Amino acid sequence: MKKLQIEKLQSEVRQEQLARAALALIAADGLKKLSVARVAQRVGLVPSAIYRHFAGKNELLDAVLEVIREQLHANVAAVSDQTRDPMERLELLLMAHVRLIRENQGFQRVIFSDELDNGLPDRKVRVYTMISGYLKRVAGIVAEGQLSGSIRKDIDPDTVSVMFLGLIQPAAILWHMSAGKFDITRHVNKAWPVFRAAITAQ
Amino acid sequence: MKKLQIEKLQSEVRQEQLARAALALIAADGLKKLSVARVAQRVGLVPSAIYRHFAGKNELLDAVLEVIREQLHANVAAVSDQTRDPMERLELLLMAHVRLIRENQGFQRVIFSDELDNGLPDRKVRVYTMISGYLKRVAGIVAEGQLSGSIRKDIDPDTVSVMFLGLIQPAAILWHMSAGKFDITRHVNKAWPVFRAAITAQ
DNA sequence: GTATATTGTGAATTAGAATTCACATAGTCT
DNA sequence: AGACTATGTGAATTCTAATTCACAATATAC
Repeated sequence: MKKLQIEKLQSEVRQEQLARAALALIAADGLKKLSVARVAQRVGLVPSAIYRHFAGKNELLDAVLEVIREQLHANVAAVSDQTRDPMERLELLLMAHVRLIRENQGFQRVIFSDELDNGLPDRKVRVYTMISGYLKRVAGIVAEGQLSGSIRKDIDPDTVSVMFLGLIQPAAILWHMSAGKFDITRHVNKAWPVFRAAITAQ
Repeated sequence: MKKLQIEKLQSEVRQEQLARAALALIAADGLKKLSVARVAQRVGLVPSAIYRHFAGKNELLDAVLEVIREQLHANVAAVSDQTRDPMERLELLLMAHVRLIRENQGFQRVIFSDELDNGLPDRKVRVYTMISGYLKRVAGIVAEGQLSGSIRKDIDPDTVSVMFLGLIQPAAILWHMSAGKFDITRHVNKAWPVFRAAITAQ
């Protein structure tokens, strides 16, 4: 008898598809409730099929991280295309970051969850590397601003980059915890001018 | 035959003891790996004994949250005892917060974990309320500073309080992820002067 | 078109962990 | 001391979820 089977896809395509499905599920219900079975179901596969494309749940999560990394990277690139002015780049990046978070709670949930912690230090290190990479780009923008004279030269760009993250991060968490009640956009709009003034060269 | 049994303790004492044991385990290995069995073992009890003191794991986690809330509360109170100057209070609180985090990674791990998420919105709301309460106290200090003229009056105290949290929060996460490699104290020491200048009335 | 490799299926296995329960022991009250 | 209640024990139960495996269907290479 001929069994009806879902279309076969090449592993690379499936991997991407599965990673995005996983991220969507995480956004909706959190990492804790993410099961291999649910990811499979979401793309119309049977649980065991996952193992044709990933060695296990860990590798699937690695792929999810990769998706996030790419997205952050793309944000920086897009912003750099829009303007050459460092301060404007920071502002645009901030807004882009907020948008990213609002559109995809999954990011926060993935990055700050212990669920990722395997026991192996690998995973945590990977996330750290990913965030560090993002911060390094931000620090790069800051350094440009210092060179061009628009940003105070007496502050460490790395410090500024972490503070920059601090404009969004706690707000994102409050937003998430309050189920949308805390207005993250409003906060960022009010906090940015204060931050900008603090780093602007006089 | 007479079985050797651990000393019996009143439920209230045990509850506190168990909550602290749980927090210690979370700090060490993360919320994901926290099992009722391990908590019991840590205080020399058998797993099922937990249920004499808590209705279930959820209630145990509630008790852990309570411990954290009390600690944050105590921090604000201690700082307010040390000085009456608002700006000094903020600085002391910042340092106290850093110390708290350094001494107890568990705090971060508990608060930002999806593990807490039951499905019931209860838990998330509770954590949100807890953090909001902390932020309200910070905002209160800021408002005092505005009254006494040391802090700019054109910034919303609530915004400042979230930014204040932003001085520590991302740093704490980086510190945690980097297994101590990222120097949170150094960051805060460099970021604080920038932040202080940003909110100081001129 | 046929052989071969790749991808999908369904059932079974395994493991970890929460929870329950009948029984045992220790405090406490009189 | 006797009785009652609170706390601790150990075994059994149940559930969830990851993972494995033999087999089936599909795609790809020749």
